[in-house]
Amino acid sequence: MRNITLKQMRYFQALARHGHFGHAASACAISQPALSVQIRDLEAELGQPLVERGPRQVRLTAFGESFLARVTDILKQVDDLGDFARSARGAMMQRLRLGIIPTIAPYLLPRLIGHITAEFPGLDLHVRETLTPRLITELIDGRIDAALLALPISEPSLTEVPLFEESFVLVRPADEADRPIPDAQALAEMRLLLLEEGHCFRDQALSFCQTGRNMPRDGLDGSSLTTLVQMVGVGLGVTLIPEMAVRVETGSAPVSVARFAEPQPKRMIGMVWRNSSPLADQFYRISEVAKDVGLTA
Amino acid sequence: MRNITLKQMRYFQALARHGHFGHAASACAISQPALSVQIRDLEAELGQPLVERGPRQVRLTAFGESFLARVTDILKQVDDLGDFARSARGAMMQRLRLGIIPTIAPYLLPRLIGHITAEFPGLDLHVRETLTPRLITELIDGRIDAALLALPISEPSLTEVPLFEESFVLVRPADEADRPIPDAQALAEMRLLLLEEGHCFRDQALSFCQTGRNMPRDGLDGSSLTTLVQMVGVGLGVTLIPEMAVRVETGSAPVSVARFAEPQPKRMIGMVWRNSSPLADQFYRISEVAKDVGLTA
DNA sequence: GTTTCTCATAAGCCCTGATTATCGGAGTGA
DNA sequence: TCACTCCGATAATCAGGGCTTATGAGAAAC
Repeated sequence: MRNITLKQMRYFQALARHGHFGHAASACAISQPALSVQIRDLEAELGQPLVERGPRQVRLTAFGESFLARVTDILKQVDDLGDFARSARGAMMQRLRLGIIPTIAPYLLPRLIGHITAEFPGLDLHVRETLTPRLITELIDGRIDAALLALPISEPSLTEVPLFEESFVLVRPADEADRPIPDAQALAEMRLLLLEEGHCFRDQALSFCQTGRNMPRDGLDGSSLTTLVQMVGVGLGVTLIPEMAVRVETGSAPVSVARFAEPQPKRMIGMVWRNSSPLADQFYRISEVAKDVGLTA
Repeated sequence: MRNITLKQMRYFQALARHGHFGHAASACAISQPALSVQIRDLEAELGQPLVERGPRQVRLTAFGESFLARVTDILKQVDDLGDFARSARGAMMQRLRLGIIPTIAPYLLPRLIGHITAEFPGLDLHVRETLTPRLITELIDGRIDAALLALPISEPSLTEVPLFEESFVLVRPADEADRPIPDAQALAEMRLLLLEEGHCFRDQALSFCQTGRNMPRDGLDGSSLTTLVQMVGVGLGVTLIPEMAVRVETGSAPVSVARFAEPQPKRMIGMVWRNSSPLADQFYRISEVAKDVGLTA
């Protein structure tokens, strides 16, 4: 008692259409006995005849009629699978769940979205903005497909592609614009406002100041670069922000921007995804798009 | 490039459910390589990966997700086919297209319908009332499934089952009730009203009178037994009607009924169907029902 | 009676799809 | 760093399902 097969359904459909075993068989490009046997087996499986074998013609039984209706429906859906796969292959990536860290998202995303959807029309794009550790976890767990963040990640199961380097700039109160640009040493002694724990950008800024990550600091922590810049604007201290944030963040507060001398503090922006992701090719295309957007900022 | 098989769909469904090749394989009661190969072939057929093979778990791709939805739907319908066949097997006959000649239909059908639907609950019963030759044609063409008519038919492709014999009775004007009952010879010389050409009952009546079928007659032809009886009632002649029609037809006209001496004119009522009909068993049951109804008339 | 048409059956062959065995790669723990 | 483990892929092999051709059987047609 084996299961009904698609082959049997197709043969039966042909038989119903032609009303003749021989014709149906040649329509299926098989011999007549092959079709006869399959129909017989199908009827045995169903426990009742599908066709009435008359001497002059083959006619469907009432059961055969209703069975045919169902079979036709099923076969149509099965054939649709092929078309479905074919169309999906064209678009390939249907859904992209992209993670981005908060110190990139507001500055890169607005333009990036336009370019990505131009490159992948019809793409269902989901953006997840959170801190690097969580992005990594979600990436590994398969809850997101790729992420834009600061390299390196050094996670062996993830592929990382560097996109572009980005300098950090010093943000000071506007009335300090004339002062000389501090070096790392001098910066360490200033009142440096930083993002709260967890942001990779905080660590990167701290490492520039050659200050241990866990050293006690008397600075204030902000939850976003916007907050930090506004705090600078009211004279609470100075801060560092990435180059790409300058245009957005420094227009609405009395602050001045100063670039460091070499060696500048910087970070490498990159894209990561699972090594095992079958969408790697598409991710490379997206990384190119993101690189262009980042470089023309 | 062979077609997608149900087997592949089932394996894929199991793989999606378990997220693990080995577990899915044992759930399908096959070995892991067998499942791996089928999934690989399926992906090749579709032109894109269905699952992302990670080191720690197997995850569906976005395409795999939507493919799974379709596959699940199809498999459900396929499995329903089995249930469908099983339930259909219980009822067996779902539709009965029954042909009946006009000289039987009005007298047998009213009670017969009740008995048949009692025997086959839920049966979709269609009745076709027309002359024997057309019934035979429609039967052979498969437009009806069985017929109740007067035997013999002598059509080799049809199975005929005799149900019961039925005598013909003489219908005379009521004021002739006292006259002696004519024999066949005397009847031939009376003004005999008959059904129009094509009714087998006409031929049977004529053969009783030992009159050639094509012999010119000066009698009148009616299109139904009712018409004939009414014509007798107004003195236009005499007629023959089958026993089963007496109760229905003779109440509304001033006529008398007389039974012939042996050998009585009679006809054999029977049921016929195609030799090749798979419903033969059911037809035998129906013929028993019809016989009971006819005999208890 | 003979021929023809059509579906069922039989015998044989091939290929699909199964099996077991093994490999390779990645994570894991001493 | 080096076994050790887990998991999926691959290879070699085997069995059975499904195809083929050949033939049979029954009914219709001439």
